[in-house]
Amino acid sequence: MPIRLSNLFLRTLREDPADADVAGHKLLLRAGYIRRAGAGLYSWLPLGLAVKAKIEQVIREEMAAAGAQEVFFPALLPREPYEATNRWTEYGDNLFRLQDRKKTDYLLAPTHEEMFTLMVKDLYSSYKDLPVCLYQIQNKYRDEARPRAGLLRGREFVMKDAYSFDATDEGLRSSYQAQRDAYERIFKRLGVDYVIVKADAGAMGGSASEEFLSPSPIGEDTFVRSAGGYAANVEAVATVAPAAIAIEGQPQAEIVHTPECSNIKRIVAWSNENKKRADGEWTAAHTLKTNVMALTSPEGKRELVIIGLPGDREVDLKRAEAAFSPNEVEQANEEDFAKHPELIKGYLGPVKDGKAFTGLNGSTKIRYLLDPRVVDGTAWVTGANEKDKHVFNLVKGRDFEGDGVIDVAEVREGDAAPDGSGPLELARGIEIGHVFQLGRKYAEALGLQVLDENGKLITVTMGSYGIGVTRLVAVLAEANRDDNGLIWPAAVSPADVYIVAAGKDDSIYDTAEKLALDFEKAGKTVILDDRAKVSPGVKFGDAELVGVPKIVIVGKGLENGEVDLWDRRSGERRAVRLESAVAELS
RNA sequence: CGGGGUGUAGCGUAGUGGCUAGCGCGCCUGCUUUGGGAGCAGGAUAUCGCAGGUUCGAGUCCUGUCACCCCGACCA
Repeated sequence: MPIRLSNLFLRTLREDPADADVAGHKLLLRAGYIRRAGAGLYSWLPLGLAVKAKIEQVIREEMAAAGAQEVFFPALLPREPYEATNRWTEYGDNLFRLQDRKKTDYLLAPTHEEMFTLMVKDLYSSYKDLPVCLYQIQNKYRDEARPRAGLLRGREFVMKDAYSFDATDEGLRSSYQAQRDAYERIFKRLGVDYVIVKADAGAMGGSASEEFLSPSPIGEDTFVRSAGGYAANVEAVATVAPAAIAIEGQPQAEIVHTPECSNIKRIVAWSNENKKRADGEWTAAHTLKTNVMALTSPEGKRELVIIGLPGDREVDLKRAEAAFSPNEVEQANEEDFAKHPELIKGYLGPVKDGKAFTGLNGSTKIRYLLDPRVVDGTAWVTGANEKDKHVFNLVKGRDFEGDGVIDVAEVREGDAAPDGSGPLELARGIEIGHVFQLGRKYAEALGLQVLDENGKLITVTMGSYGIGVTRLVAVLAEANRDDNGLIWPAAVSPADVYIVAAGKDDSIYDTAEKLALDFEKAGKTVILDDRAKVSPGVKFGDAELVGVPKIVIVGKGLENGEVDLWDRRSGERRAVRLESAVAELS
């Protein structure tokens, strides 16, 4: 049966809702696909549900083709498994927590690694049972501090999450590849533009991880790509370290009186005036910035760490957050400095009076980590840890060392790609999929072991693979629209054909009805605008707003035995014989 | 969590402390109209976010509170 607009639960809006500002989201509201129920919460109307179902269908087909089996877990989960993996704590405020009448703790699942792991542990105990890959399409809950842009970042959202279980590392790599391939097929079928970028594994733990990003100016993720094909999330970009420089023959470090030079800009200006260089101007890149950061562990323990990086770069907090995960990272505040009077703002550096100042072996005992650009033999201008004093020619490997390398400086347009494939450009994207090789973190925490062929217990290795289903609806709406409404790719359109009965005569409605049935006989799904007392202008406007890509107008052409085929995307209209309409659109 | 903003009918909105809270869209009834958001006539729908307070009188002023939107922080 065709979907008839005369009784479809739908009300299109002429004006943009005042609380929406992303174009695709406004259209989803105006065209009657979804309604806002609360911050980051959406109700689904018939048209929206149809699009969501189409996406889910494509995912199910490709999951089956990749050998994954569908299961379904509760969204409401007990606390215990999440305690075992420490995520009850690590997830922090983003977890929806609740209690039952007996005051027992529960959570609304943000993701399901624990439950899948326990399910496999429950049922399987031999290497012969592996590999196995399970998935579900289910509502997830995250108490986002700030839901954004409609379906793009909600507090309740639908995710397809899959988990693979293998006995060997090699098996994991192959399961991972199978899911990755399935993702490529899914996004191609859905007509979504995407790039695959190297990602940071973050709080999920594990090793290899890639994100599928759909390039879009409203995206929340910044990624980089090079002309040569390198692509990575900014959090995961590895800096190319320059070659070490010979230390022999470099001038001795020299402490200099530098009045009123408490920031990089001033010390650079002062140096250009008072310490001429033979090979050009001083720039911020010649200075070594000493950045004091504060880490807060999930248990609430606060620790300072000092990062040394070239003065022309800032610490990128997202990269720092990823590098120090699961700790939270922020700039050290006044209180931190008050507790450490030896840290003189504006004049910090790794060395004081010729002895290590920063670092676990320095007088401060504060961990000191260096940017990869600070290699042996590089000479720097930096603070001397006394007011109005800087030190010049401080050489890494001779005058100071770090406790390790940390790659958290901002990535810039034009930086070199780590694989040598050229300069990087920055772009924004929306994360629509994420594949992880989790490894044994969850299996170990929850005791998922099987017997191998020698009768010995081995720990299973896992992968986790997510697709944001409801987010895809937002991504598709955003990417497929014009000023008049949505324009769905055929694979996700709420119907294959949209028939407008435009006119007054009963014959028009009878013909439109019959045509709809003919389309259905040919295997097409149909939306039929059979509203008798609605003017043609309204019907055409709604047809454009709703966004089915193929529209048939049954109206005045009928006198000559013709109907109009209207391509929503190109706007082209052409008259064809009524009898050939079905064949034309097959 | 910090900054900015907004709450008046389903949607968009107007509303100097003063009469029965106004308009457009949408909705209902009737007649007319039907290839680009129709016309006429009649009608329904608002505890003005909530709670206090000031006042003879509060949508409007004050205090508190809640919700929502935007920017940032945050966000497998």
